[in-house]
Amino acid sequence: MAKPDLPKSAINPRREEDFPEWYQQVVRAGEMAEPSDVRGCMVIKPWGYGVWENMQRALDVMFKATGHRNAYFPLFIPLSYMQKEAEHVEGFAKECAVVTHHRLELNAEGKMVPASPLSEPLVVRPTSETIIGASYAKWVQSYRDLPILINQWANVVRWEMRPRLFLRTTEFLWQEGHTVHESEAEARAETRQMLDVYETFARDFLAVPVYTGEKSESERFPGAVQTLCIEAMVQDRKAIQAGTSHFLGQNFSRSSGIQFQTRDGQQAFGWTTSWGASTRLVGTVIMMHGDDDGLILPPRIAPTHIVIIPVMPKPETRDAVLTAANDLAAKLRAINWHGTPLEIHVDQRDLGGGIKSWEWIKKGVPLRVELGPRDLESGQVAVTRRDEGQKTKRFLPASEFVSQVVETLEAIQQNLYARALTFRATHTRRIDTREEFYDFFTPKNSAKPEIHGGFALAHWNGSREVEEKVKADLKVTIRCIPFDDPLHAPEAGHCVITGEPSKRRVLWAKSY
RNA sequence: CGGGGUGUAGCUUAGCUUGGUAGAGCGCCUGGUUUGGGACCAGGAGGUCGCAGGUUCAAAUCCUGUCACCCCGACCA
Repeated sequence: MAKPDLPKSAINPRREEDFPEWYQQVVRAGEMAEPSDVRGCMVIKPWGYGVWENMQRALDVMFKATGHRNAYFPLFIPLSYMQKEAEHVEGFAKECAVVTHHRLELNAEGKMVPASPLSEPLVVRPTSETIIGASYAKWVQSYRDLPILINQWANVVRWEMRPRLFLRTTEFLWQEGHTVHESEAEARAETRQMLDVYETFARDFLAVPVYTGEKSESERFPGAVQTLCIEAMVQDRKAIQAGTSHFLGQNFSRSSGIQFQTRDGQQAFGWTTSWGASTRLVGTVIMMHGDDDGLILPPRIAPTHIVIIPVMPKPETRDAVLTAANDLAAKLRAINWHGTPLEIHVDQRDLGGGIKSWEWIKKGVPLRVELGPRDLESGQVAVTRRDEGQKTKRFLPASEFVSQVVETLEAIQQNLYARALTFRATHTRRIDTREEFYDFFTPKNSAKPEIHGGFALAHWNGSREVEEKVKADLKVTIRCIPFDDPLHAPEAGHCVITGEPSKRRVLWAKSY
């Protein structure tokens, strides 16, 4: 671009200017996904799907390591199954897609119309507790059949009003674990264990620090006894739920008839759990780490770790540069990182170096390496880290780069996590007065709200009324009641809204 | 589903008030010069102006209806 007013950042608008628009532009510029012709549904493009695949792989390993196996259950759920659990069906009724016919026929006007009504409508699964419960009821006879520890990778449909790429789409991809246990304690332990898996995954792979805790009753999964969650703060300081784990008690086993004979010969209902994480994680990563030049992918989930850009200014050096680039790629691919070979891409396209660089910047590739004729002579490469500023190119000997590349990737991963943790700490506040609470969550410019607020740790009297009032006034909700840990130990105080006694602080925020 | 807004090329849009052959930038294609952080020159392709109807000699422009999308509310991983 020859314009004198050339933007300094690759993404317009910048985050501070208009965060939602920035997000959409990043998704697009990074070729992660695009809206489809089907309202509310998205096309996940190869780069975005590659990120999801890496998330899947990592989570799958963790699920297997905790004794789970994968299976697959039907997309369609008979309406009568959904109705078995009263709270459950009530919670999901408004967002169910319903299949009522099974055949198309030409009508008199030559248009295809649904022809054969189903005897019983089928609901496209918004989640699978009921259909999986029906199978489990058949599989479980004795305590010897327990526990059942199964996960499925699937798509689900929730007919949402407001779609946002990756964050809230009508159809989305996820995994849902469904387990049955002999005892309440075992099921509760499972619920907590899987939440810990999500927390570890978020930290180690996504470089996302999360709050862990329990949902208040009003935010609980429909039909659950207890819902645990991980909540992250993204760069507009809103909270995003990145994973949930539910203790379902015996609610679903009663409604599905999951019964077994106990060790002492009694009939008992199983104790079930379910837990899930979705493609929303992709959106979380984008909003967590991206900057005004686009995506920044944590190395551990980046589809490509390193892109090598051969610089070929002259035809006579072209072959030598290409050969050197591919040799370097081969050396790097021979390196294993966390059990798999490094993913290296040599961008040989006949395009200007700047164009190529910017493309990979916007896609968030952790490391870019430029290799040109001058480097061949000096044995150097030019390396740029995506998590550092625009112009932080370093020249270093190729052999040194190769020998240190693993450390460098680890450093990027750590840096992203540390940065996110600092950001969250900066915008998390313990608040003890109603005035400060309202001030914290009220933008200065109500016409075009600036990025404001964050996480508030404040006391709560435990009532649903207070939650509803705060939500009505400020659009702020309790994201979680943090677990007991050294940082968030129970602490007596007074409800920030009513002044009534409170045993602990809870986490408040605006949320996605 | 309520309230507001917008539909013109792949994207961003001008033109609409005052009807008269649909323009630009970016992107794309071809050739050449280029290539170490968003290059340049020349040529080229691409638009039923969301859709349907109406008014008119004539509609992107005026009228009616309709659909889609966006923003705000109620719901959500």
